[in-house]
Amino acid sequence: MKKILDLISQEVMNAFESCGYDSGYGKTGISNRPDLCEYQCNGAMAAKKKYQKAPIMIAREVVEKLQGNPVFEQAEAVNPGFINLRVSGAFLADYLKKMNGDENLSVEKAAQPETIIIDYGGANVAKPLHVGHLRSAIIGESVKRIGRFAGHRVIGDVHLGDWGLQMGLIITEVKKRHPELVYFDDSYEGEYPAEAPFTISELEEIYPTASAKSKEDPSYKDEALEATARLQDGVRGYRALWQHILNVSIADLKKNYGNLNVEFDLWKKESDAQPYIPDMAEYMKKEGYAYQDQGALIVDVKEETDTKEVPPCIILKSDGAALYTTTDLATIIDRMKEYQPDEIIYVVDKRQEMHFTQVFRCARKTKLVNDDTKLKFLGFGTMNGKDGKPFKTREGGVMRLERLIADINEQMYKKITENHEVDPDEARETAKLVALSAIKYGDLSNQASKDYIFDTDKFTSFEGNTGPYILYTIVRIKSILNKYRSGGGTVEKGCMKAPANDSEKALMMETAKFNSVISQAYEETAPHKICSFIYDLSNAFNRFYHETKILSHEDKEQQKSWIELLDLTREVLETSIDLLGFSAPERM
RNA sequence: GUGCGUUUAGCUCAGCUGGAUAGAGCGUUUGGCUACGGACCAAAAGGUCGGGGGUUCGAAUCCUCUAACGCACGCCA
Repeated sequence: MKKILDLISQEVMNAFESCGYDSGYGKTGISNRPDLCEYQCNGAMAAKKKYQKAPIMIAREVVEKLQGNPVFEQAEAVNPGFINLRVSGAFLADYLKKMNGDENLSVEKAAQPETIIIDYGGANVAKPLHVGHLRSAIIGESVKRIGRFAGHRVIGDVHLGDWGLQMGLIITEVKKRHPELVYFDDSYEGEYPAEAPFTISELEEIYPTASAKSKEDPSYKDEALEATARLQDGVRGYRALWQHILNVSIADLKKNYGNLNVEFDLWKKESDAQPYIPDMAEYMKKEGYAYQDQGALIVDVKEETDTKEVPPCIILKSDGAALYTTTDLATIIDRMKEYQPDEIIYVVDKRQEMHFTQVFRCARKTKLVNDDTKLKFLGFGTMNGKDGKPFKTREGGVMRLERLIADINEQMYKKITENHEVDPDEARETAKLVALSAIKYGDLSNQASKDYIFDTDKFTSFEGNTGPYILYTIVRIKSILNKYRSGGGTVEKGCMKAPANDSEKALMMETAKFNSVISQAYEETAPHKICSFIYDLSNAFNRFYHETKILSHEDKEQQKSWIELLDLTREVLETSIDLLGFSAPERM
């Protein structure tokens, strides 16, 4: 259904038009002076030049036309030419009733659904998830849910990194430790064991050890490079070992992402793009896009309008091996073939912007994508600690995601058990939900592209602009509704009445913003807009709640109306947090 | 060096296509507990929107210069 601002604008536009002015001047927005009015139109001032008339005169004429309009309770012209509006309670109540009856809570599904792939920028196998992976998971998940809610077909791809030097390093280290394993016997022709020769925790120790060794010892690094090449060449034993690494890692990653309430539709890997690489390189050469330069195969992606040098894309290194760029391009080929996406969104660290500029340009130039395929770089900033530097453990090491989540769960559990006498099991479950809201809201309430400070104390607080505060508000509403039901009342739709007081009207106006906020969040891939909306909505509710005794009210019709408003508010809040990727408990 | 980004209250951040007196939270100060859940509500103090110039009836927002900080710049991912 239509946005409430569009409905209001339409009335004002009609008034402009019937006064002989261009209707475009009637565009109306939310007032930035709530003490003076609810909605405002500034078109009269903009129209001044065109009509050579004092804005206040124009505003007065328009306001004259609006008198008696059932949408407005008040319309007035104010110097130098503002048109100040208040909507009628009946109009508002009517809008909310329709919204409550709408299956999608007033949000219109896209008329032409698009296929959108979200690339989460590649956690590496065999390395534990750390805080650096948190943002792409959280932001990507939310963008995915918002896209789906807006009616699109959104496919999330974890896009694991399993094809670089890190695999060679691990294989080399395993070989050093267990040279007797059959994987290293080139003459072996039998089946390889089904059981992996390492556990996830061993694997997580092997990689950093190998990485450190290769930095100190050039011959070790050479071995690792060779192992990488052998793996990519398809040596059986190496492939078998690689498969074990994958299996062990993926099981662990699924568990960790699951704890974050993050799911992927595709578990594709860099190696899945490997089969496309030889043909791609051949194609680029044949079509004249790619040429040899200093031994490497490159494609120029400079453009005349560039204000700075954009280096060429390296398709193949001088030793013939593939790079990050190569697999990203080959992955695009795979995706175009398998899913024909209208858009691919890369949710990755913003420091990779140059890399993606090159990849996007190269993909367009070499026609790997259609002219109208959108390639979007959604770069996010660094998650910093309270000191403003990249987030670390107290000891200064890299913070593992698992530990971060466990710490915050524990903190929440303490808070909950301190405040209430609760069943420990229930408290554990509740703590998980609240902790997740703290982490996700803390991240998403900031603009994705900016660095932000991960302040555990702030995020886990139940006061202020936090996830737990939002959950608390929802739980509070649920509690009232439950009490109403257990007193014999039924929550019904279609009984909403015009607001009885200012705080109720404010709550209604806030609720009515929902569809506009969602479409804006979708268009701008900006989950933080949903955060600020539900924060405002929670505040509006709490104020109303504080001033209005609902369950003890004698007028049952009025009570029904309020209950419906509460239920709608709850519905809007719960739908919104679902789009952010977390949910509310029944009690907390 | 070149390019990109950031700079708004003591701290952490909003600010929609330019609009009236630039908004929140935390912290500070003050008031409200017979609780439909006080994990709340109400109020006060606190800002030359990094600085200069320009466009405009009107600028945190657009243009330009400049400063500080961060980041990225061919065979890592």
